[in-house]
Amino acid sequence: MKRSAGGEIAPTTRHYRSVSMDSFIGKLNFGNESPKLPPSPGQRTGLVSPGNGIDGSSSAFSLEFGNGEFSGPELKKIMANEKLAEIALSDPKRAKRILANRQSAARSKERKMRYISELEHKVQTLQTEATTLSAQLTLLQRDSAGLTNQNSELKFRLQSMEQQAKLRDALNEALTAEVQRLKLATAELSGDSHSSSCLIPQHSVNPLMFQHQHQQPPAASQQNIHHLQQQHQQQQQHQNGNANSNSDLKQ
DNA sequence: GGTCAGCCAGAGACGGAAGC
DNA sequence: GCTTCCGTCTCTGGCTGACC
Repeated sequence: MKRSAGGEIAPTTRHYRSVSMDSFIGKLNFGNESPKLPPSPGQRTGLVSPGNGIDGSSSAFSLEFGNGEFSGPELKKIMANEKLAEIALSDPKRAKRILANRQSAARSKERKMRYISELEHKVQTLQTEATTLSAQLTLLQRDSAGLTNQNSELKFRLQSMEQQAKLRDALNEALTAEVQRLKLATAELSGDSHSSSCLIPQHSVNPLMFQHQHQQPPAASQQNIHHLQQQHQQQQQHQNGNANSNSDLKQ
């Protein structure tokens, strides 16, 4: 134990509840230079030295009680408690320490209460903030879901348009090839037999084969073109349908 | 049973005295 | 000047009796 020098003696009985100060010392006149001490079995002398209060809160005088010196407020407290008065007479230093400790305990407890109240206030603030943030999160999540839907729809439309463009290119290519072929055929029909036989010698060798070669591919290419045109129309119709449904959705 | 007030013990901070 | 020792003060947790 660190405070062995203090030499505190544990009291035989503890926890004396304070008597009402007003009822006990209310009749005492502290302006009087010779205040009367409370009736106590071990009471000895009380020496007053005015104008020497330590905290000087309520009265500006001090009193030598046994070996120690007490301020007015301290004296009030001592006189309010018979046991403390006894201690003050027998061991003034201990009485002084008890009083100081009592005050310190009160301060400590007050600080603790303030701290607790501060924490409670913080909890309330944080709870309010959490509620606000939760509401914001809900709104943002809703916005995010809407944008995701919109994004996938746009991607789908882009894909469809790309496919349509490919079909258009293929159709274009096929039509160009067909035009070319028709031009050649027209030239053959309107031109002289020499030039045509010279242009396509293998055809004259085998007319059946020629016929077969020149009639089958045009039919196939026309079918192909027809097919491409149908696909293209279907795509367009499909896209128009989507666009309409989108505009319907937006409306 | 909960709250309040008081006491005690332990720990840390601080200042003064003594020794080097 | 620095270190160590000692006494004092203050804070704080735990405990307890009184009171409502």
